[in-house]
Amino acid sequence: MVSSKDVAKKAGVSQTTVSRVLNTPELVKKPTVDKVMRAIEELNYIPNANARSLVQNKTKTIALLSGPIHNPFFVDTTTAIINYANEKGYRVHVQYVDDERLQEAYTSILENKVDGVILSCIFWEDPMFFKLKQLDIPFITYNRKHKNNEFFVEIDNFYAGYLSAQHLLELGHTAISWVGGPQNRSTFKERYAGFIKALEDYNIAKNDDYIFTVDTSKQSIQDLFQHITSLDKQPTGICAATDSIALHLLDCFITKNLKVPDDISIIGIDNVDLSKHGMIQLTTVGSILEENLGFLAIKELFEMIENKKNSCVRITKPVKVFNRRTTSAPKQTIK
Amino acid sequence: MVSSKDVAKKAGVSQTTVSRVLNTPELVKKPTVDKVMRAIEELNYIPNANARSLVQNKTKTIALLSGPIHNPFFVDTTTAIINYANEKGYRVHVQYVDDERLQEAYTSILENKVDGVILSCIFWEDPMFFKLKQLDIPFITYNRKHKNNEFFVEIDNFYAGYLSAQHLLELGHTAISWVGGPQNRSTFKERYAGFIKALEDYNIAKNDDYIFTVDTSKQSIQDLFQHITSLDKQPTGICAATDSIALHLLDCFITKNLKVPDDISIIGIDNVDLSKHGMIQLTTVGSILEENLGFLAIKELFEMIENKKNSCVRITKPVKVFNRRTTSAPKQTIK
DNA sequence: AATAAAAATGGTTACGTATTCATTTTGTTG
DNA sequence: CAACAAAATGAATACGTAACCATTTTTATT
Repeated sequence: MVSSKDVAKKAGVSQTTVSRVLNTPELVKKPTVDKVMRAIEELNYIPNANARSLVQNKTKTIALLSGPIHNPFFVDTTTAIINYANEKGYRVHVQYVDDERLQEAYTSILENKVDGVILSCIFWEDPMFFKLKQLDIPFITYNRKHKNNEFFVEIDNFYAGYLSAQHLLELGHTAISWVGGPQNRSTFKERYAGFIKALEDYNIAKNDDYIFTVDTSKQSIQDLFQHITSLDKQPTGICAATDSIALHLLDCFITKNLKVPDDISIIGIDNVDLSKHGMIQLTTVGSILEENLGFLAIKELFEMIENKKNSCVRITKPVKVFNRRTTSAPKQTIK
Repeated sequence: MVSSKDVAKKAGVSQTTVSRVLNTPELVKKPTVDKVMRAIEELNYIPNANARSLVQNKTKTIALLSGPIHNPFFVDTTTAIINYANEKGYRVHVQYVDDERLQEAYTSILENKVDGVILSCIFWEDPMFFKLKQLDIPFITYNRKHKNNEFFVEIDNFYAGYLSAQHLLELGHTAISWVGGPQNRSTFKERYAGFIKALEDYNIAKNDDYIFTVDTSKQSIQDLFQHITSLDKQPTGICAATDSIALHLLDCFITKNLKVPDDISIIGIDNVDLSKHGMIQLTTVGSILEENLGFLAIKELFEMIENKKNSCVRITKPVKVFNRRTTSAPKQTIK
């Protein structure tokens, strides 16, 4: 590998000067710059970012631990995050984490000495939260948050769950199902709590036969679909904890020639881009503002990285219902 | 920052021994291992991957330069690629490249001394191809290929374009539009050529008023939609060069209350996962096999990285039509 | 022309690790 | 218990860069 020393020798200058030509050329005389640049060209020299990181103790890299992009929410956020970071001249280590490989992902970001971490995969109780804090690594969570209630950007999950249920309740549904995910994630936990609160406010008894938990995989949602359609008394409406779940369910119902919303109403949460598609038109709950959570989060992260801002970030965005075409009043005749 | 030297001091051993405990513990006596591990715990020591990379001259990192994931094709491939690499113990630098930032992305991967590169963003004539070859960095392109016809995994783009046109021709369409992208990408170039060949074979005169090029952005597709619907004599069918384009067009038509396929037929190419969704059911052309291109490519890349395989990879997958619900015979009465 | 100030360049070192080679310790065998 | 092999450990070095401090060269000022 050709190093800056090789360039120095070729150009007849010191390695220090080569370094200066690349980093602070204004401190080097024009002819010297030219000489060095010529040597760089001839030798096809490429600086080694690892070596630079070692001495500078910064990597110009951030780590993104995202949920899987078969969930369109993470498609929207990933794009926003990477583009913003790249504009700032940073590279992004992306990992789409599932639960099994979470620990490896955590280890990897610690060993690679990234300048900042942005993650959506944090659990309600997650030791990594304290690790990052202790090591003084700038970080922020988006979508989910840690129970410590610090360094996060989220939507108002409780109210989103509430609005989701309320929407169906106001349409006249009483047999309403909840399809959520594991409660060790703040999103599922709080959205569910909001859903339950709405039922209470409307004096609808909570029916445990209608409360479901999936692991958010396509398979588990298909299994659930089988179960729901085999029930004696089926729900007339489904509150899905995420658009991703809602979209999968939608696919199941439609594929089995059931009509949405005629046979069943479905409402999601997140208002992902895909839900707006003319062929989909998913009714959902999402942030009032256009900017997605990933974008808000990465901006905050860079505040912390570049401006050493350390006032704690706690952002919760208000939400509203986006009324589209997958919900309606229930059929009069309930089987 | 706490280093292995600090651990060594604390444990009362040499730095060499600390290194051995972490990398080849079988060469170290049990009590020594324990001593060192205890020191590591107490000091919260985390190895520095950059320093390791520097001395070992490998980074356990690959770079993925992907097309943007607002194109669902790259959602499917990105997931496959990252998961496979992570399983192999590699990290992935992901960049979703647009044309402006391509050069920065290239620079970044060269300076960071990644162990391999997988990219979909290469141009038909792209100097980076030779740069990577010259530097002896293992690399592979998927989706697109370079004109040198080496190190790629693709679908049979020419035949895909051909089948796409043939599908509409066989349905009886004669006023068929092509919506493609810039010709400096092998995919657009060859799919278009196939499309043209089909027209010839069916003795349909090529009509330049029906041949369109977009930059694949949502905006440019909306603009094109405006143009198409304002034509005196509108096409009855559209061959979109990618599913991504097809899906955007679909959105435009549906949103304006036009019926697909009753008012217009649309066929894509790529057979992305989303096209199978019950609410979408996009007719498209895609690989006969289930495995996506990203997965095939990353497997090949690891062959090159780990087994020093250097026989040149040239993979072209056969394609077929996936006949779904966005195409039909044209209406009898053509405006 | 003398002097001071500023600009340009170079020598040396540190970053944190793995590796190479040398040395010490332990274990084995007769 | 000697002799030797094997196992365990350590000292020194290299990786490629930026930064610090020292030195030389140039420019400006009188």
